[in-house]
Amino acid sequence: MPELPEVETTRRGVEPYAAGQTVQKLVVRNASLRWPVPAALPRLLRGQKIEAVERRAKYLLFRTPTGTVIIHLGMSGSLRVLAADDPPAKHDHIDIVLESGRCLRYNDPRRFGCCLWLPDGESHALLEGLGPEPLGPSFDGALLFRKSRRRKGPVKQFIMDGKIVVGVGNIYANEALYLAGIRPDRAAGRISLARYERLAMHIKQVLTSAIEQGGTTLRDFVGGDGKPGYFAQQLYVYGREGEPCKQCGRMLKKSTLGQRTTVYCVACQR
DNA sequence: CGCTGACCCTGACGGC
DNA sequence: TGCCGTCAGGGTCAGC
Repeated sequence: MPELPEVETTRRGVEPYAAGQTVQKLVVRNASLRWPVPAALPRLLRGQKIEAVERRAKYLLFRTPTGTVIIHLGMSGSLRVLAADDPPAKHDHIDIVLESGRCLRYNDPRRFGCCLWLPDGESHALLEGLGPEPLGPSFDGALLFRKSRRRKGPVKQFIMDGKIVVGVGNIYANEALYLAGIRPDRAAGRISLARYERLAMHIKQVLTSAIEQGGTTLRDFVGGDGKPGYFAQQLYVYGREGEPCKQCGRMLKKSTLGQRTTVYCVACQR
């Protein structure tokens, strides 16, 4: 489920229950995620106080005095707050059990996610070289324009490249390009500054509104079925191939770019 | 450096 | 009902 809005919604849902809590223990039922959960993690984490729950790109960061737990939800992961004695279900791979008697439970059917340890003061390859946050002040059209010069690849793959800007997943890349009126397969290096300013604005807008809508279903992260308000978002193109464009009525086209489904309107996007 | 495609894994869904 | 192919919101990595 996780695009950036879902990860941020998860962070906000989990933070009140985790921040300030001491970790009683870590239960690892299945360590084989994208990378193995470090065997030493339970020992390293026990007794540590979670000082803050942060997010960088789509990584959730649990800060403790001696290091940081890095969690990525991959394609199918979720993190929920449950009673520690709640019986685990299928694909419930990890529990971070807290002093409060609750736990943060990581579930991930496809196991594309990860749970890693970053010792205090060290850096991690996964977090190095990442582009700016899309909702931060340093992300704008000028940055996209500057970084795209000489690039021949499609603009959709360009804005989904975490070295350029983080957190723009397939759904919102499709949506932002539609709203900006830009064809997804246009060469990144052949788009004007003015159009990139429009695109950056729509990226910020679509992510912001998705996060706001996620906020309305925050309670789902606590004890519920863990399904955030994903499709509460009004989608213009994603998942609508073959249906009429909401602006001009033409049938939306589907193609594949970088092995990801791409949907667009041939009339409204140029 | 930029770009492409393979790959990691399970589950849902449609066609037959 | 079952089997099979296809597809899925993530990202890394090797190779050219």
